[in-house]
Amino acid sequence: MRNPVAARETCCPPVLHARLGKADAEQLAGAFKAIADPARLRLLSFIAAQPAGEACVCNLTAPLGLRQPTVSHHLKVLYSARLLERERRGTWVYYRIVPERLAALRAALANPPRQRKGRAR
Amino acid sequence: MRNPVAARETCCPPVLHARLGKADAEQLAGAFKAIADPARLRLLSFIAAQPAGEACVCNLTAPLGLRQPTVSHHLKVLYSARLLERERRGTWVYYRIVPERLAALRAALANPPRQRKGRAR
DNA sequence: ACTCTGCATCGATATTCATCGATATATAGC
DNA sequence: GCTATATATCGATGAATATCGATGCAGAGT
Repeated sequence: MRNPVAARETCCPPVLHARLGKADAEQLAGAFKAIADPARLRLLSFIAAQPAGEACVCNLTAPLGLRQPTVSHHLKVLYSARLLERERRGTWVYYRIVPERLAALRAALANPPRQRKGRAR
Repeated sequence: MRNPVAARETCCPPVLHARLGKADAEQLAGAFKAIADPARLRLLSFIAAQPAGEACVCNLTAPLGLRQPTVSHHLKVLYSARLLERERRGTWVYYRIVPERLAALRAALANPPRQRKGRAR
């Protein structure tokens, strides 16, 4: 993960390390948009709280207090942002968190490499 | 920062540690909404790239390619989310990043405390 | 007081998006 | 094939938001 190219492939350049280009900024913003919603944050939280670390849609509508199409929509957003992976088993579709992806978003918010104090001017 | 109460005061409960309540989710989502925009990510990036770690509005409009009211609007959003602090010096207003706040958002995306493997059922 | 300059606010507009009911699709069982 | 259930998609609607021009406000200098 300290290989910058690998970091790029996982997600996106860090915000505070260098001036962000327009394209990079849009891609990163898209990733953060995916988690910048209370319903989707709760979805991530509820899935992570499952004993098996996964949940089907039917397990998520009631605790969220949202209708099934709405939950499916949010899951799709998270899935499209690669924050969730899905697996169909029978009639059900199970969603799991992709921890590496969350780690990548975390890394994008890392502090600048050299703290600008003293001679760093 | 390992004091949970202090963590709450800084920002918000971690997403993957326990089921997120509605109010907590909305607050966290609000914080992420602030950085879920390409213009605002670039603002953070550009301010961090300044030698002194601060920038006035006039230094930011040209590189962003946005008009001054738009830049002021985005800065206000970041300031309201406590990601930036401002200081007036003469006619200019300088914005600086609040690193603790970014750290708090990073912490909110931390991995679950105990990995759910084996007996954790 | 007047002017100039930097920044904030206002009002308008176009776009995005969250939510839902209705409907389509897919799988399982008969 | 038919039926039932779980999920996805569609279409509509109302709310949020990004952007801008016009304008207001504050500080500096004359």
